[in-house]
This record gives sequence, structure tokens and C-alpha cells, in this order.
Amino acid sequence: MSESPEGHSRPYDFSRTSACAQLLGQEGFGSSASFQVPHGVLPDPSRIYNKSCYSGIASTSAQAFFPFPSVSTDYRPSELQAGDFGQPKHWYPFADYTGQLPGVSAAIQPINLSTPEAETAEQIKLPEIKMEKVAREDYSSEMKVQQYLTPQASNDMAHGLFYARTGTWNPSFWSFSSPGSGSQTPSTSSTSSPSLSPSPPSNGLPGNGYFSVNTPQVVPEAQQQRPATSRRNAASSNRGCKEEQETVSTEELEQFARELKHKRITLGFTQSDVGLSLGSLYGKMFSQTTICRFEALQLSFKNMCKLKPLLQKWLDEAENSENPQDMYKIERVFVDTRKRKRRTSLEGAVRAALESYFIKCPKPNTQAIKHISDDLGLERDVVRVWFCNRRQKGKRLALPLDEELEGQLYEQSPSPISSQAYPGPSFTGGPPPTLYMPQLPRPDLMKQALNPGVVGHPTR
DNA sequence: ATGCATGAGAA
DNA sequence: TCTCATGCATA
Repeated sequence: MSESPEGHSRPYDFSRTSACAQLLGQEGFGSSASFQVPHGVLPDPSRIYNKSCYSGIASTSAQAFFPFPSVSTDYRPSELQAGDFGQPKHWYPFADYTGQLPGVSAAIQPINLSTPEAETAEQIKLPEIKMEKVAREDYSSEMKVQQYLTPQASNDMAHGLFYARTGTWNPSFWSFSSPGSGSQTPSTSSTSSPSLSPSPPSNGLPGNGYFSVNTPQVVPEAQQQRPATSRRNAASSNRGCKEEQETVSTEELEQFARELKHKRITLGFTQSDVGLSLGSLYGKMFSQTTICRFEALQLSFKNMCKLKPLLQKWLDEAENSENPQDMYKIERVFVDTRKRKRRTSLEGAVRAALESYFIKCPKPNTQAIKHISDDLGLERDVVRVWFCNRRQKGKRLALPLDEELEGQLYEQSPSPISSQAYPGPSFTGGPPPTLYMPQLPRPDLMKQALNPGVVGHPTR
């Protein structure tokens, strides 16, 4: 994607990385247990939006086991034996797990697949949408699934993605000719709930025949990234995200997200369903995570703009479909077989320490990273990634969308705004909000500001 | 719902 | 080497 609309004014102007090093060096941070997050830190996202979500992170009490990394970096559990989890090394390149694909299990069952079906994914691929990368290593899982696929299907699979349909779609769903299907026909009634049964989707009627997606091109071109001009005021200045596509304003985004969630639930779809459906509709599927983040407004503004049209369309289809229950009957069979490094689990104390380092230097250079990793006994890469994610999170959530007040709070700050932050309504023309923390203390945010690692357990 | 990870593309 | 979009894995 292009750069941030802000041009180069990145949210972080860490032009003093070296200074960081010094900073880091001179501080006896060994026992970061005592660390207190100054409230200049970016609060945890979920909290910012103050969704009912709690709070997260604080899964652990901060027992300081320092300098011993309380990290659990085991690798790929499942198929692998718990052998050498000791030190983070390389992870298995061969995998055959299906990840969190909601439909996988079902998809793996023998299904009636027709060739045309299998091709769907390819056909409806959007020009601008990057398809998921194909696993390059080995396709161990392919074996597992292949037996259920047609030659064509498995062939496609070899290309990386494959979509299988276990249920049937309402043909009408596929004909993008439905009344409101035009992505330009947003269903605005934010809360109108279709008279559809809210019951969980039941496997649609079997075999309706397969439809050939012949109008995949109808895809909105929301993909294109808008030029880096000020997208900040997308609202007022039609510069939304992308041409014909809307004038996406922050408010619209907010509202749409809400609407999407509400209707999705009403229609009985899960976030995963939606993500998978998009794959069928546009050839690019998304994970539950992404849908979730979209609804929670936790994506960058640009990203939100990009996805909105797709979701809008999905929503339209879902609402207009006679059998919306059938819509979600799409599943991806093929799963990237690359082995992922097992997720490292940092304990509270370690997180606190990292957070502390972050505050001092959000963008540590190699040396600093080394210092930190040594200090905390973490892998350098883990530290590096942690900082990357921390920065990203900071940007992403710097600006809550749903509270205009919020904007005002931020607006008082002199700090540079993040390129990913949302152009809050109140920012129109205003100075960029600060990245880390509102100047005005807000009870709820204050709480959030506490380092996750040192806070209590999540309440979930 | 979110923490940690991956990878493409940009700087 | 970083940013950004995205997702697996997990709380």
C-alpha cells in the first residue's frame, strides 16, 4: 500500500533511536517489575473503544521472575511432540493443521464438489486484491484434503487457495443483480433487522446445484489505496477511500461497523462466516480476526475503507438473500501449511518491562533490541516483533472512532498523529492527535493505561 | 477479542 | 529494517 496519507509525517518520529540506546543503556532496568506505566502510554485498544471487553491482557499478575524470561515459546503443539521447546529455534516448516478456520472440519468431509465450483475462487479473484500467498514449502495437508477434491480443485489448491462449499448458496445470492446488491446501495437503516430468523444458520438445503460465479467483477474497487493526500477529512471532503466508492467518513465507518455487526448477528452469521463469504464473493477471504477488528474499528482507516465496500456488499446480499442461512456455507479447505513459530507468551512482568522500554524508546535500534532481549532473556526477534506490534497497535488505536469527545482530547496534544489513526470527525482540519495517550485523564482510559501485565486478570 | 507472527512492499 | 495488512493461536 502506498504510504500513509500523511506523507511522511509518520506518527512516530523516532529520529532519536540512538538516543534510545543510551536511554536504555543507562537505565537499570533489570527488574522492571517495579515499572509503572506512565500514563503516556497508549491504552489498550479494546479498552479505548470501551467495548464491553474488558481488559485484556492482564492475564498475569506481575510476579517478577526476572531476569528470567517467563516466556513460553513452544512450538507447534499439535502434531509435534513437546520435544525441544527449550529455545526458540526454527519452527516446523511442515504443517498440517487447519488453523482456526471455522469450516474446516466440515470442509474436510467428503463433499460434493464440482469443478466449476473449485474454480470459483480463481475466477472471482479481484484484480486488486492480493491473494493469500501460497504456501511454498510443503503441502502435507493437501493430502488430507485432496481426496475430496476434484482434479481441478486440487489443482487450484496447489495454487494456494481453495474454496469448497459444503452447503449451497442461494443462486440469487450469486447473481449480483439483487436489488440492493450494488455496493452503492448501502442499507442504511442502522438497526433495521430483517425479518429473517435470527437462528443460527442451519445448513441450507442440499444441492441447489452450483452456481457459477459469473459476475465476480462486480467487485467494488475498494482495494485501491487512496493517494497519500489528506485522508484525514474523508468525511467532509469526498476523499474517502477510493473513487466511485464512497465518501467514507469516519462516522459512516463507525455506523457501518455497528450496522454490520448488528445485522450479522441478527442474521445468524458469525464473523468467520462473513470472512469466508467474502472469499466467495470476491475471491478474497478474511479471517474472523479481521472481521472482528473491522467491527471493532480496530483497523487502520485506510484498511477500513478498503474493506467496507466488500462488507457492505456482503451485507446487502445477506439481507436480500432469501436464504441467508446458505450464505455462509463456504469454506476454505486449503490451509496454508507453513509452520508458524509458536506464539510466544510473555508474562506480565516481561510485558511490563517491554512496555517500559517502549515508553522510553518506541523504536529501538538493533543494538537496543539486543540490549532488551538480553535483559529480558528474550529472543531478539521476539523483542523486535513485540515492538513492531506495539507500534502498530499504538497507531491503530490512537484514535477511537466512537467518541468524538475522544477526538477533542487528543486534539490538544501536540504529538504527531499516526498514519493509521482514524481521521476523527473532530479532527477535521485540526492538529493531529497524540499517539499515546490523551492528555486528559479519563477514568476508563486510565485504567486501561495500566500495563496489562500488572493489572488484574481479564474478566471474561 | 487480542497477542504474537508472517510477509510484501516501501524506505 | 520498518510499516502495514492480515491471520493463527489462545485467553
